[in-house]
Amino acid sequence: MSASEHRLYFLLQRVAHRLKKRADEALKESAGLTTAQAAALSIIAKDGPVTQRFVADKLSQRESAVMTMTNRLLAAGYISRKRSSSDGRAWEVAITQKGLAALSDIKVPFGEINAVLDKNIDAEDAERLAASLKKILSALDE
Amino acid sequence: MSASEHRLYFLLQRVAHRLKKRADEALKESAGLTTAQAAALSIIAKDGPVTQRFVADKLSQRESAVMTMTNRLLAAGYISRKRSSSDGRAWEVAITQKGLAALSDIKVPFGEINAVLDKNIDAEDAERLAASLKKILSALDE
DNA sequence: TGAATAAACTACATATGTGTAGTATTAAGA
DNA sequence: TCTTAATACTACACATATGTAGTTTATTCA
Repeated sequence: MSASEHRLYFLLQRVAHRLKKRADEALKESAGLTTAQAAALSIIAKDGPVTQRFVADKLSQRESAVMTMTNRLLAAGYISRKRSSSDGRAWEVAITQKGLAALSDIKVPFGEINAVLDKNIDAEDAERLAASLKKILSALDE
Repeated sequence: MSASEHRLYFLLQRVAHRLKKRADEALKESAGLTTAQAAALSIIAKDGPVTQRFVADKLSQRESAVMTMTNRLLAAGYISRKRSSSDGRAWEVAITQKGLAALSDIKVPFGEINAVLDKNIDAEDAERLAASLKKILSALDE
């Protein structure tokens, strides 16, 4: 019923919040990245030189949010930025060696998060959980 | 394995982010509350006059975050605040009539979120999802 | 082609959170 | 009882997001 879904929504938000907090805590010690920066940087690393618009779409965020983030990543030396040759409006952001190193550094601390998840949900439940989440995600795309 | 849980973490964050965005959008039109304000207000409504510390614990947030929030809720007239008679350091925050009305107003727009969840995961999967999330949550409490 | 529209980014106000440092009050122990 | 430690809150600096408005460049179509 309604109340149950209500609770499911808040439950999901709470878990997301707690996990993010734990992950940020783990990252702060080992790497020079926050989880938000890691998310953006991962996309830039994976999909090569991309526009800020592309990153915004992948993260379901506004361009203004991505601009703030890329400015920070740029200042930290994790990415480079140059004007797109094909589109004078757009930037092309790409990961740097330092960015790659930072991304590599998050693997170990993220292991702590993995351990928490691994220990508490078995592979089959993890699959089901992921499937449910993906369904919700695609429903939100419409 | 590691990569899978890595993805599960980011998947969960994405779903939480998207759902929050949708919920805030729905709330903005009908009620005068954001989802964050609704979460805090719900706790204050449910557990009667409570300290800010209590709210912070329930939300797994810092006192400073709760202070900012209660200041806003207070300014909007959704809560009242007075010094605790038993503890001179603490405030006691309580919901007002206006706050109760606002909480009541979120029920309808939240129905939209419920509909999205209902349509995409059946009752059994919802139970399993909730169970997995609760397991993760209690694991994070240690 | 030229005007209207769309797209990519920038700038700014605001909400919401962390984290650290400081203040006032309470509680605890020698 | 008196010092010390803990607790509840406040104040700030900063990260991260939304949302709106404005600028520049591309695209579309009459």
